[in-house]
Amino acid sequence: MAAITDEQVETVRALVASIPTGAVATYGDIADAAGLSSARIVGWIMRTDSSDLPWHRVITASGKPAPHLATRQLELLRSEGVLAADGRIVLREYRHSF
DNA sequence: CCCCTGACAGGCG
DNA sequence: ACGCCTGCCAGGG
Repeated sequence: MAAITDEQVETVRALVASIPTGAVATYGDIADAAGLSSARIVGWIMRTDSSDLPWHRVITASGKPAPHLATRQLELLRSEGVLAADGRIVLREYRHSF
């Protein structure tokens, strides 16, 4: 295992931190930009590594955060100017390109 | 070492 | 549009 290096984790955190206010990115985008083969790894990093990262700017490809965080996410994003339509973020509008 | 779980994604019915 | 299944990688029991 350990197919993932600390550098990869650093990259992921850097990418998440680089997401400007008012923008969002999907797990898949980050995984791809970080050179990871699976978007799930990104989720794993976010879950384990509770850093000062703006994790709320990371959403799923469906535009809907995980159920347990959805409420919090939407609220935080809302305060940043990212509005959700029917509990779903409009990726086409806020998706950040790396 | 096997099995389950998990901040996911894409395909299929 | 929604739910289920499969592929993916890593960690914990």
